[in-house]
Amino acid sequence: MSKTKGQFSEIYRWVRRIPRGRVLSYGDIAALCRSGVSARTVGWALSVCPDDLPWHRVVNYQGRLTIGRRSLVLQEVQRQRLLAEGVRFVALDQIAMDRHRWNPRSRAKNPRPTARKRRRKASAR
DNA sequence: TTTATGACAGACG
DNA sequence: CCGTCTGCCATAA
Repeated sequence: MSKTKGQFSEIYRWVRRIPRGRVLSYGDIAALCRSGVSARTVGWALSVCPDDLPWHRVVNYQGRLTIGRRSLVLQEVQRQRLLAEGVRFVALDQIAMDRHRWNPRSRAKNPRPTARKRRRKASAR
């Protein structure tokens, strides 16, 4: 096993913690890790991640499925998995980030339906 | 060893 | 508001 795997393990750990129906951005995960990794590194880690990892719960900070840049087929897989978890889309390749972004510090494990949604200028594309 | 390339994010004009 | 550029850092060639 290489040493880099060890660095990725912290990234994987956070990804595994993301509750169903919620997401984190690459930058969020990078900020959570003590290793001082960058958002790009998180992307790299996910590109070689184990299959059992819920990688589909990681999107970019705008909520876009930027994996499409790499493979539109994988992007479709991600979309279907998110839809299956009840994630709401605002565009074909973009979810409602304000609604589904997970706050690890919050004790709540599930999204609260009653939560007031923040008014945000989500510029679609 | 050097160069190029991203599943990103933030700054700039 | 929007397209570009730049910093970031692990891999591949």
